[in-house]
Amino acid sequence: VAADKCRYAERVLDVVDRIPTGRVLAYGDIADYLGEGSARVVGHVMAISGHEVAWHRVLRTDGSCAPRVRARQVVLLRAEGVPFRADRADRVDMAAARWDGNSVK
DNA sequence: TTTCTGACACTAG
DNA sequence: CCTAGTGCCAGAA
Repeated sequence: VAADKCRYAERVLDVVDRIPTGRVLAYGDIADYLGEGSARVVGHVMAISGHEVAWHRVLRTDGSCAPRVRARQVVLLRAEGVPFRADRADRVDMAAARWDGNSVK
């Protein structure tokens, strides 16, 4: 059972690691992509083991970042070349930045 | 075991 | 655009 959790976390990290530069994914997207767990679990995985992956490429479905790390998130994303919305500089243009890994597979 | 809290999401006002 | 309430899974007190 513990192995399952470990595997799940590893899978999440793997997906995040596969996100190409300049591209992003949502917590819910990852959960849906894996077909297991929920957005909250994904967020927890990032919190505990996301320090080794491009956690800054993961954000909320609406393109906003978590208040806890918003500052770093914005900076890193801009550094990666992620398209931000003209309206709100604190949000990412999900329509263009969302990784197609879900569709391409 | 119960209760709270959290890098979330969705619906309603 | 914003806040409030509810559901979700998991970990800590």
